[in-house]
Amino acid sequence: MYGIVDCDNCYVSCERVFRPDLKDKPVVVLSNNDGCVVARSNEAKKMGIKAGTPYFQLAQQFPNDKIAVFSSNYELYGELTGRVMEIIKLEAPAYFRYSIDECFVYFNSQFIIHNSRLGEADYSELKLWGENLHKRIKKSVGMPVSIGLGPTKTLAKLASHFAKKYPGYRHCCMIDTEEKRVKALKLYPIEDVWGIGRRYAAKLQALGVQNAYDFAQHHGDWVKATFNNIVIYRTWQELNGTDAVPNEEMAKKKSICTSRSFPGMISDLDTLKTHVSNYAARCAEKLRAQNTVASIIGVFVNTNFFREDLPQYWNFQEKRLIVPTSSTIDIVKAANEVLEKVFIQGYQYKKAGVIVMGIGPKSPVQMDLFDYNAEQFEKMKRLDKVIDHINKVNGSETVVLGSQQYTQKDGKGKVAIEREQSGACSNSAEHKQARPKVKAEVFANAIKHDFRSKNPTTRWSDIILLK
DNA sequence: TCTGGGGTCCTAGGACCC
DNA sequence: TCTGGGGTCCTAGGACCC
Repeated sequence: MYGIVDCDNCYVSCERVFRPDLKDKPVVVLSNNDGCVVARSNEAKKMGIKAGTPYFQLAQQFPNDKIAVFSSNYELYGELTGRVMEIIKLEAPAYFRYSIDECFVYFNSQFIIHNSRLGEADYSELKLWGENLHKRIKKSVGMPVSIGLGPTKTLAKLASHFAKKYPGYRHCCMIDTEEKRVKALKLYPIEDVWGIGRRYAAKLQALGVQNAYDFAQHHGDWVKATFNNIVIYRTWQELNGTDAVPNEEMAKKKSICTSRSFPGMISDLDTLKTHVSNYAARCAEKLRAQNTVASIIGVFVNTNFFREDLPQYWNFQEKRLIVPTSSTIDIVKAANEVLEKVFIQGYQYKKAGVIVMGIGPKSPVQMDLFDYNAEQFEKMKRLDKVIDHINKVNGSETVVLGSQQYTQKDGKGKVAIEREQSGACSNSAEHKQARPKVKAEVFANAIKHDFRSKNPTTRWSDIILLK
């Protein structure tokens, strides 16, 4: 049996942990730069607010006192969902974190028998396990979760939707009999099935498939012939109760991307370099956090595709490194080199990003035979470690390279800034203040200050080598 | 004026090798 | 006239997920 534990309206629920007064009120959370809606409370959904609605449209449609709007605060969401995962870890025999707000749980028959009163496989005890898990997480983190249980991951996902929809399930729905499976499939629209996206749903509907049951009833050969696609065939198998989606044990990412849209548009290379340096530094941190190194550093830039009146440009290029690295300095340097190649003067850029690929384990690292300075290598490694520690304790971007001089504050959403200025409670500020401040911040600021007037990258490495 | 960010997997076809 | 067969690696594109 599989379980899926899914945080209800995750980002909204995180905000509500610090704002209990917003319970039962319409709440939405916006994307970066307050671009569009990424999370909605049930009340907001009922008002007809769709995911992805641009904020300016929302503001026109609903006055501010009708709906609570938050800029996103990913640090907070990461922290709270991390606590949810810690509890799952304690309660479940095996688990896999599937996304920021979802976690698969695997049960073997031993676990089920061990937890049953009768000393034999008894699924009703599993249902109780789910209900208790919900209570426990709600009580200690304040996060409401829904739990779906089923013989395959796809059926567990399906069950979790029913757990959310009908309070009678007490936040945990289980598909454990053929009768329940058929009933659930018949009630389930095909476009909501896990693994069936917009494209496939449209094709299936054109072929007369309205719900999951219609799809499952088709013959496997028909599915193969119609789609010639192993992924959708697995989904079909799973709906019919056959475990087919491989378990994802590997938690390490195969590529890492950091990208942002800019609040305005950027046309000069230097400003672009500042942003790209930041994204590159973030990628390096992510690499180090999972103990890996990368050998390919890619950079993309694009103009604003919504501005049909302006000339459009998009490009992506990459650089291959001889020695894979997770060093901030190396990756920032490579990213800036690639940026020079993709950048063309005369366009107004709206977005840029850094993607690192060719990811492998940190050691043993293949050394460049001709260009290897062991002493410097060790120094860089120690430096990155210190930076990660400082940034972890003080919030990210306390210490930055000279070339990445913008800070999180500059990029903070308009809504968050307005809220702070008006003196309204801002949980993002509170959250950060709750962290211990260390002297390192002073050190970091001093370094940042020192760089302002000089060539940042060169100066930074000078300092490392002196220390 | 305003339109997110970060991933995965699969497949077909070409380059290249012996 | 007629032009092997088998393998690997890489890339681009298309689909999906949250």
